[in-house]
Amino acid sequence: MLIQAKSRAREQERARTFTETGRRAQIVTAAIETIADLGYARASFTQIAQRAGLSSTGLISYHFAGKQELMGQVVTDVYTLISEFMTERMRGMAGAAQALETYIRANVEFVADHRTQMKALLEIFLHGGLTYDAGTELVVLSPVEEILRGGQQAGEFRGFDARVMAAVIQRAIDGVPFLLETHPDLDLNVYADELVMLFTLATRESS
Amino acid sequence: MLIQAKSRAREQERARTFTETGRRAQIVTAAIETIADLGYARASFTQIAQRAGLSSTGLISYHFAGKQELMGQVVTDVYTLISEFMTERMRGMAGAAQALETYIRANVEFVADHRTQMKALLEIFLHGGLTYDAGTELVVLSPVEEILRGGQQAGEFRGFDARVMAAVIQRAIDGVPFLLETHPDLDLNVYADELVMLFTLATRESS
Amino acid sequence: MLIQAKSRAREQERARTFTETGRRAQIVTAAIETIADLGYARASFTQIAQRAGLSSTGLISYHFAGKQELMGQVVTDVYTLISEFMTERMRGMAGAAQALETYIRANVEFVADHRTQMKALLEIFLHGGLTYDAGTELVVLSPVEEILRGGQQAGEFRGFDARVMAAVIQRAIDGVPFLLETHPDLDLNVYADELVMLFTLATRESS
Amino acid sequence: MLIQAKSRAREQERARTFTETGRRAQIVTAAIETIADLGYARASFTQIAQRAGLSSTGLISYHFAGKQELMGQVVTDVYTLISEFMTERMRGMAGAAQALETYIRANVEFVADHRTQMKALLEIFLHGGLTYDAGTELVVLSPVEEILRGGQQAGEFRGFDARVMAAVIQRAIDGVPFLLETHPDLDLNVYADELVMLFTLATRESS
DNA sequence: TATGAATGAGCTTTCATTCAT
DNA sequence: AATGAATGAAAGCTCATTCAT
Repeated sequence: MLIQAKSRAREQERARTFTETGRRAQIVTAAIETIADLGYARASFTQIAQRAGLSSTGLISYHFAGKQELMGQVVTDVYTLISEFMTERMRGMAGAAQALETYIRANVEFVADHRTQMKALLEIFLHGGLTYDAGTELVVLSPVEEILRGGQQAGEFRGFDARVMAAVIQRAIDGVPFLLETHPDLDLNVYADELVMLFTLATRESS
Repeated sequence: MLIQAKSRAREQERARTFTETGRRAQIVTAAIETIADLGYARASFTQIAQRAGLSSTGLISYHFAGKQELMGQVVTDVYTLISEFMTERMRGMAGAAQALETYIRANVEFVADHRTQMKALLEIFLHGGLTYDAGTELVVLSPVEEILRGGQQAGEFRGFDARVMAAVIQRAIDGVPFLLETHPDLDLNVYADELVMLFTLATRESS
Repeated sequence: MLIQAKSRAREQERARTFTETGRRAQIVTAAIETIADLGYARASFTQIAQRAGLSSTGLISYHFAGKQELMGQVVTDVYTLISEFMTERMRGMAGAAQALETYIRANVEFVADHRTQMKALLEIFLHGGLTYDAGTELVVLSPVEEILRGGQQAGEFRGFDARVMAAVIQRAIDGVPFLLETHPDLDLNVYADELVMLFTLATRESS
Repeated sequence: MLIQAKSRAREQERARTFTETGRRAQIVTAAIETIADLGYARASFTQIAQRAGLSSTGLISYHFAGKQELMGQVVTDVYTLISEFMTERMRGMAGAAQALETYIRANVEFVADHRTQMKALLEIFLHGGLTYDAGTELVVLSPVEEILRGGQQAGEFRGFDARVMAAVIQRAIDGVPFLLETHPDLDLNVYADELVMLFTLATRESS
């Protein structure tokens, strides 16, 4: 169940003013940086306000119903970003194998280019600060399973469990930030190449 | 550098009493459950003490130099558990393919049977509360990379990047708790079967 | 090195609000009374907050970066008070003997009239909670040594060790609160007269 | 009023065994060092026990009724030490001027040679942890006033207020540790010489 | 729309003391 | 005579949130 929303933004389904939208975006951005930098636990309103150049933590409470709503907005924003990027890249894909390769390469690229956002997302996801609604999306959003099923129906892919395969692929991609932390020298093109080969071999219908 | 340990247990490299060992174990167990339940951030000494049935948080401070030492002990204990289990299961493995299959099945089984511990471990790992020493192990401990390299040298496996493949395999295994959270009905034997097939296809030398 | 100041008041070299200045003063006053009453060790934030009529110790932490900053402010405030008082009294002194007499009488008067502040100052000074900067002043502030050297150069005073003589004079003055504690009936005019005579005899050039 | 004494040592006016006496002395010594080193506030039973090589703070509680009794014993022990030293040095003094000089020199020497003890004494004295009984001694113990009165009656000294003069002399002596802290190079023979000259001039009957 | 002030609950940690053995 | 274990109060400090202006 959703918590009682008390923020200005949700009082009445009000339309948001231009200023308000800007402030919210500014706060969300600061929140992402703060969480990525200090971790969820130390990302207090004080820290976020400081990074955003706000004079008071009260301003955050003014624009968001609570810490939960702020974190939810962070998740939503990052998801939107990923979605738009991936939608663009996946446009006009024909075959399943090609789609899968494109998906992997694009997603690895995104994760590598948005480490701050991904770190923040992960921190929030793992700290349970999410309402059920927000949490669900994380799982649902992955369209890789659809690609896999499509490939199986088209006879391109073998008869694996699509849910399991999708999970493995997604985790391989989401692991990039961790890999980069321990191996900062890692060439991501190489990494993407390896993944493509790995999952091509793992999914293709053996002749 | 390691932090200064001030707990009764480490004042002087003292030997631990039977009682003390018991209490420490009890506290560590309660800590694991609490972290798994509430997340790292909300796993306060108060919560842990309550769950352990202790009269005061002071007792935790009495037995551990600080929150950091307690968390370190949680990590150590869980690692020991995994190590012993895996060592036992990996005994007498001959071929690389067989070793890999055994590794995957055993590790999935362990993770599935110790979800509480794995959740706690993950929470701690991701909250950066670890000393360097403890953190290192987390990376080092995975012997799957060795298996892979062995298989390549023996000509059993193809010429993939062993580091990347190892990371993907390990993340596929460590993802079990997350999968179980969203799909509690998942049959883990099926999951293990799928992984074995997936990585067999992905690693074998194509004839 | 100065400690990192984290209080609202020092976040960024901010200008202080009227309200904030007032609250800080109120807290400093309460701190002085509490320290004088209970001693440094028992002058906890809880005690100080109670005496100041504050709702929570959090308010002290809100206005001061920590106990150290609060104590430093107490020292600063009392020093300012002394300085202004003494500067006023020492204005237009000509001869060294006259200056010394005036210094002694004025300082005794001040110490007697500000026993609470002096007690607090002493407690803080002796508990080593001072930053180097604040601590230095304590030593530097005594201008009595200058008076003595001036008198020696002018031929008014004999050739004693000015540093030693200054220390003895200052300690004679600072001892007033202790004397008053054991001898509450002590007439401070008499005390000042005695000191003046004592140090006149001790410093004058014997003819 | 004295607090209820619960220590083994006071249960019944019992005679102390040899072992007990030794343990108490050992604890008192450790307490003195600890207080001098860390200050009263940080001189916890834990610290004292550690320095004394005791296995448990309980042992301190076992031998002393409480922290107050321990501190009282510290004061008593140091006082005894001073008394014995000064009594020895003051033996066979004839004239008041000679007695005063001897007193000053001996006391400065003692203070300089027992800085640890003097620091501890001061810390305790200023932290108000003393029962009235113990505190009184601190003031009473100074026999310098007697010397001064004797000198006045004998016509050796002028008609100053003996109480005031005694206080000034005593504070000049007790200030040695502070002086040494800021001026570690200070030659204490010079300091004693200066004091003797100073107070000779200040006390002698002017012809 | 934004700000500074305030609140009170919560945090980890240290402490003197008690007690069974 | 001594020990290790336990206790609970108190400490300084941070937090998200509320509120008057």
